This record gives sequence, C-alpha cells and structure tokens, in this order.
Amino acid sequence: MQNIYRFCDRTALRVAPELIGASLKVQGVGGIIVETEAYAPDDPASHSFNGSTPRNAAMFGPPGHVYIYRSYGIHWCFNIVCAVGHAVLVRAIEPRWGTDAMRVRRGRSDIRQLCSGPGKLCQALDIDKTLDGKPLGEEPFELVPADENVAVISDRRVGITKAADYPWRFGLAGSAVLSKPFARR
DNA sequence: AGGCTGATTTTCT
DNA sequence: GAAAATCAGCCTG
Repeated sequence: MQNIYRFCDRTALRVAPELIGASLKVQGVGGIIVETEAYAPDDPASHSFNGSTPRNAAMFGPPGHVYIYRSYGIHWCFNIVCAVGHAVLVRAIEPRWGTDAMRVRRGRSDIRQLCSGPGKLCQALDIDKTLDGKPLGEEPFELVPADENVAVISDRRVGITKAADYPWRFGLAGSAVLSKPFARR
C-alpha cells in the first residue's frame, strides 16, 4: 500500500485503533493485528517524552517507519511511527501466515503462545534492532490496513507506571490471542 | 488463578 | 544505582 505514510502521519491515538484488524507480515510471516497501544510526545510513559536519544531516534523520524527497542534487556518491542514523537506499540497478532516458522522460533506449539505479547511477536516474526528505522512500505515488511469496520475495545495500557490510567490500549473484541484480557466496554 | 523472580540493555539520576 | 512499553518458570493456595 502506498498511503502508509499518510495513514500513519497522525497522532498515535488516532492510528492505534485503526491498526486493529490490519495484516502485518515480516518476510511473509505474520497475521492480523489484534492489540495496540498509543504513545505520544506529551505522554509521560512515552520514550519520546524526554526528547530524542540514540535509542528512540526513529520516533522522531518519518511516519510509517518502525521503532524497535530492547525491553527489559532481553525482549524486542515493535512500534509503528506516526506523527513526530508519536508511535503505536504492536502488542499482539493473530498468527495467520508462516505459523510453522513461528512455532520453531518461539519453541512452542500453542497458537496462543506465538504472538500474544510485544516480546513474543518480535521473536515469532524474527524482528530485532537491525530493522529499527526501516520503512513499513518496503521489504521485509507488508502492512495492509483493515478494509472492514472491526469491533475495537479499549482499556488501560500494560506494564507502565506513569500515566497508567490513560485508556490507550486497543484490542479486537473477542480475540483469543490478546496479551491480557480487556475489561468489558 | 495469582504472585514472585531472574534475565539483562538503555537511560536517567 | 535503579527503573523499565516483558516473559517464562516456579511457587503458593
């Protein structure tokens, strides 16, 4: 898709719910995005809150590129860069393409354990620092936004202490592969 | 079902 | 030196 730049060039709060239902692939391996979180420049929980650093430079780069960082020293987390200082953390995917490769990389067979968390999906899709800052519109990525309206629910974000009350986590209603359950809305 | 812990990089104090 | 956008393994009840 060629409008990825325009699709992403908005606040994370607008882009995050619209990414639910989109398909994401890396080297042909991927699935349907079922859980995202929004992060903004004026958001104390965002890596961009205190300005640009070597790690978060991609968040200040062009929209439609990816921001990848190491979490807790061991996992990778995958974000889609939106307007300057805005990014959407992709937290869970419903595995659909290349599930055998995912099972090997994850060392697990249960479909629910392949991509149901930000660190898990990076391992399943073989995402690491070497892809940081790359454009989503080119190899090895493929992003196709949802073409139908999907039922999106929201709740508080996970694993943060600052601004933890913002309802900036979005999920596909009824999905069996969310990283954590959502409160009913 | 729920809580604690270790693994370990990047950033900030 | 501590905290962090996490996960798996092991514990308790």
